[in-house]
Amino acid sequence: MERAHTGRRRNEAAREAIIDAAIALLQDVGYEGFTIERLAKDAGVGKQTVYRWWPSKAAVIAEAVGTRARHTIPLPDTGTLGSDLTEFFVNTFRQSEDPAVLNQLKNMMAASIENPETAGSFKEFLANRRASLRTLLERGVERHEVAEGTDLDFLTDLAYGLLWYRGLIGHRPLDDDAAYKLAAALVAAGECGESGAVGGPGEPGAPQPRATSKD
Amino acid sequence: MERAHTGRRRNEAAREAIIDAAIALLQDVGYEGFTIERLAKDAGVGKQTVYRWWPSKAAVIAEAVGTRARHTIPLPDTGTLGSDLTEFFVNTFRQSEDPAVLNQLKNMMAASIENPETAGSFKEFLANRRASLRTLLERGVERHEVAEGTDLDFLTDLAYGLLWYRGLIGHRPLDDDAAYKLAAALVAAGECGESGAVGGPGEPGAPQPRATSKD
Amino acid sequence: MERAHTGRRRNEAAREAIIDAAIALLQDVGYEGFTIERLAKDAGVGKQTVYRWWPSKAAVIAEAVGTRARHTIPLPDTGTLGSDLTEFFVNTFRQSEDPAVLNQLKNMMAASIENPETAGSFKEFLANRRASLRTLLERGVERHEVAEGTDLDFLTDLAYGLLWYRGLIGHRPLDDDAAYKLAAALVAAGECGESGAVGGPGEPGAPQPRATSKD
Amino acid sequence: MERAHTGRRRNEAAREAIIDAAIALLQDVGYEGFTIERLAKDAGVGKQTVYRWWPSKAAVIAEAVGTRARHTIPLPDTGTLGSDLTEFFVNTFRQSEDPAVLNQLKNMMAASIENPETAGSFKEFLANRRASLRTLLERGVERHEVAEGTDLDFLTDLAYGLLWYRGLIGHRPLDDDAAYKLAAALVAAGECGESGAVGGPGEPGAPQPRATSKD
DNA sequence: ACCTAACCGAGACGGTACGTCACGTCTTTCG
DNA sequence: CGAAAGACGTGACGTACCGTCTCGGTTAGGT
Repeated sequence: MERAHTGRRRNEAAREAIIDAAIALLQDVGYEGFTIERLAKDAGVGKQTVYRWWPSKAAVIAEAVGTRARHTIPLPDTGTLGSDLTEFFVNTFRQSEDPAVLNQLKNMMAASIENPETAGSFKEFLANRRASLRTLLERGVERHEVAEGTDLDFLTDLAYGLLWYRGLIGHRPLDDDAAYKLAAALVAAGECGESGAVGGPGEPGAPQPRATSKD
Repeated sequence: MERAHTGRRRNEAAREAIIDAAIALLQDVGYEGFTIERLAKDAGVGKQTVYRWWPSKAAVIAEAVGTRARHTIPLPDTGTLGSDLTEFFVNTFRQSEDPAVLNQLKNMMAASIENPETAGSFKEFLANRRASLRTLLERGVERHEVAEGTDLDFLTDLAYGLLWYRGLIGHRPLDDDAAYKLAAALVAAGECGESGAVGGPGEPGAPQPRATSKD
Repeated sequence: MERAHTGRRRNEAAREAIIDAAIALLQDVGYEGFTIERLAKDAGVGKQTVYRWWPSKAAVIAEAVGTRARHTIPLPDTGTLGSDLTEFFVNTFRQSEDPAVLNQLKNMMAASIENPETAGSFKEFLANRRASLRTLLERGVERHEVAEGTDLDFLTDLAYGLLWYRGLIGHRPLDDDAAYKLAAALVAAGECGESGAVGGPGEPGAPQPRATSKD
Repeated sequence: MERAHTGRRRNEAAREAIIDAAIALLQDVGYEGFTIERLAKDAGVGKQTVYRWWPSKAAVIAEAVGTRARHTIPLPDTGTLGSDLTEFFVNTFRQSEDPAVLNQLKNMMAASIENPETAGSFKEFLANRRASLRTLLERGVERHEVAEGTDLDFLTDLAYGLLWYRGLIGHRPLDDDAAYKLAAALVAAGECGESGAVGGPGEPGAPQPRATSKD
């Protein structure tokens, strides 16, 4: 029979120091500059202690990202969809304009692209965010501010798509004006309910099976 | 007068071989696995020849990405905004579903995040894409299908936001249905013209200056 | 109190493998062809392990040469200076005629010229050799075969000078005949004791302070 | 003034500039630090111009060394061997104590060891020197100051051996005292004529065919 | 109150890729 | 058409991290 356990237990303080250092390091130097050696030094920890608990730098980052993901945002509840969305987007956008936060988000995205292992936690994190927004929209459906059968996932992706697209590229700001417009666009789309309609035009131009120019 | 130039001229064949190899390599192994040594070997070129002309791997990738950016897409012209957008998005989405293309786009994005040097070319490339879509919307304005004063840039970002958000995360497909819905949403948003309205609701919930929970 | 030492201890086997490989490599390819990369591969060691302990290729060679220097030669003791010297030189010359040994010695000399770091060990090695010969001569002084006050260092340099001059240039062999003559010359010089005399001829030709033609 | 350019004919000025630069460079940085690129820049010449006329760096150095070799030294002629030798050695030693000259000689030796191509010119140069000394000794034979049948080559090597041994190692100076002693030793060896005697002792200790300790 | 096994920090190990330098070859333009 | 300038493919340089492997020291069970 196996012995239950002997010897020293895992040092929780070390684990936390590593995760904290990982979060800070990812924010500072990005995924590329992130090295285990630097991480260990920053955390005041032996390199082996990192490798004892995580198989790769991607795994540490994944857990670090996952830790951030557990934070939740309080949802606004003003009574109308428009106000709820406006408040939600204004808050979200304002946070995303903080360079530290934005950097962190971008680096998490880069990590997720570079390494599928990391991607898991990141997708969870993102799903979390989407669920928050979806809750607001579902409330709108209940209040009949949004047409029954509207594709809420589509609207959610539309909203977070704008956030990420502007955040990643930085060609235009995520200011309050953008938040207002986004809220308005979602409300309009929900009212018309057009995003529940399956078909576009009867004749969508018979899109060719494949085009040569890539994008 | 100064002597114009002496010595052997830059070998254009080598330049092209490097750029071609860079495009292929970025697609294959991503930004992280991209090594100059491998690039040089693939291009059949000395490592020094790469370093002679580009200061870093980011710079090569930037030029490679920029080369891709010069490709243009033929714009649909069916007579109505709805059909134009539908055809445009269906084509675009179908291309983006090709794993090779998608991989390339994701890796370009990762490169752009990791290294600001790369970002320049990539942003140009993206601006190019946005300009195409904007052309369609401007035609809509001319035909009075879109309300005067509508923020076309916002609509463009909304559309490409959806594309990139789904492409990067992969949680939901970029299928024809999504294209139809996106086209419909843009048409609706343009008709109502709500995205031209500066102010949001009269009561935007008085968004707090700053919240503690991040994003 | 300070912690004495942490971390893995230096691998003595690696150290020896490197020194052995260095000796062999210096003999094979000379100082110029000696590369750290080749040394590491020959020793079955990472390049960094070489650089961790030695700052330069000269330093490794210096230690390798120094290792060789610790070998000692058994001195003959036949009872008379003439026989002692003869045996000593015959043995020494025969060894020096072995191409491998000669090559090693020449390359050590080249290394010592190229790099002062290397020179230290090499000079120790040579001093070692000279001390052996000096012992024989000192015995001769005790036996009154060599005049009191004779400059033994001068005689030693004369002997090793011949060895190295012929060895380095190779224009004439270091054969037994040369050994006999060298022994005889030293004995003669010792008997006459002329090398103890401080002054040269009364009229040393009034050597000019400096001549223009070099050497 | 600018170097003239002659068109199709080999530009002798370039050749000289290269050789001059090579001599200076060898003296400055030694054989190891000697690079063709640096040589070309110092000589104000294209790299190809070096390679057009010399196949390797060794060959340039060889020719540079050979150029130095053509210089001849005026031989003393005082009437007696002792004075001749004393003057010769005092002059020679004084020149060799000049650090620039010594450096040059040492680097030439290193070059000769590293590269057989270089060795040829260097040996010629050395043979030249030996011939000078031999002339003095031959005069001694004519004057019956040196025993008939003495091995003059042996004496020559003895003398230059001392010079090079001390010069290369630097453990003891090449001062006037050394010159006096060397002259005296040669005179003594010549008088006794022992270096013409073939045999050493009848029982040279029966030197073993091979000993284990190297050198 | 020991044992003793697992954890800890430190850091050496065999490797891979980095970005630089010089090699010897080649091509281009000027005089 | 020779010589300068300089780009080319190649390969060693010395450095930074990789992920693995000892080290001596520490600490929390089980006996």
